[in-house]
Amino acid sequence: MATTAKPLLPDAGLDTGELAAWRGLLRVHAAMVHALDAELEAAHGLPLSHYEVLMSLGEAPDGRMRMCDLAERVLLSRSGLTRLADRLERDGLICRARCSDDARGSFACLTDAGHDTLAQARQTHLEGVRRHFLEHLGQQELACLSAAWERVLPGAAR
Amino acid sequence: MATTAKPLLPDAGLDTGELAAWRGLLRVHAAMVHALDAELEAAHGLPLSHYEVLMSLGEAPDGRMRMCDLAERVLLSRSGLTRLADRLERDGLICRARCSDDARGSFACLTDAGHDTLAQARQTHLEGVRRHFLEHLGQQELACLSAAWERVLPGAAR
DNA sequence: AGCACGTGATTGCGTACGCAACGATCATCG
DNA sequence: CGATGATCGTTGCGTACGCAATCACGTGCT
Repeated sequence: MATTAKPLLPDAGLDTGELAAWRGLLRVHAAMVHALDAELEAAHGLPLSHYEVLMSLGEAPDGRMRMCDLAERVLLSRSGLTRLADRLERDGLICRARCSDDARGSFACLTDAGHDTLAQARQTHLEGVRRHFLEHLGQQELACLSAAWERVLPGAAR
Repeated sequence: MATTAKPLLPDAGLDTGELAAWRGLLRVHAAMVHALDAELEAAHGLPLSHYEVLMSLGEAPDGRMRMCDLAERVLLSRSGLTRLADRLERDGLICRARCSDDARGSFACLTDAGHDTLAQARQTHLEGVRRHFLEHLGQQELACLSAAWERVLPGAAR
């Protein structure tokens, strides 16, 4: 392995701008998730993870998704989603349905109560995302972020 | 701009650009943490959370920090850091030291083994951050991200 | 000095998560 | 067809984390 062939620091440390961009991502993520979760919990007794499932189902056709796809959508492992779905089902917010064209699979479906809860929590959540995040960014920064994610994700998500 | 000139939806839903910026943050964070953790674990048997503690101590004067400050630095609750420090101490990577000017507090200090492990893992980690993240961003995007974090954090972090 | 109050670190407890293993079901190919 | 390998959802198990309570200690006020 070629040692530092560049006039970089001996250990290729990050410069100030790189550090700010990288650590900022971690801090902003942590702050956002913490704030949004606390607000949802306070207003509706609904953890952010629960909300994200309801939200995903609400955007899906017929308010239902395969467990597999749902897990990927909410950034959880399949086992993690199984347990999360158990809790949501116990709370009456979703129900499971067998999949007709693939007997292995099952759907998670929004119940009426799930729809109602989602409709209420949605306001709180969107307002929080605006107030904590979008509010502080201009059109240009928004576009810049989207572009950055699009460049980073294909390489990182693999 | 290219955004829909439509007035806000009745529920103030996010437009495409806002959605991309916000959800991208979640996805990129998840992908980065997962990738960096897996690489560190594979190369050095060191979880990312452990590394972040060693890294923070390595950057601190005398390789030591108050538990309180360290917790904030690595984005953990105080109890979470207590347990994490327990594991690192068991592994011989850090040690605790009493604080002379405040008998309540204690320091976490890098041991020699901790220094060595940090020196090795640092290469893997920095290389990962570059390859998965910084590599894909230009000077302008880097600056844009830093600026965005600076605007978001003061409002969101509290 | 003495007492109330705030802060640093730890601990008990409950919860959420990932990995690996499993059974059930598809899909492919001889 | 029947065997082999992949995929879907679930479960056992271990681990990591946060909250609240606790103890030890500092800080400020009278």
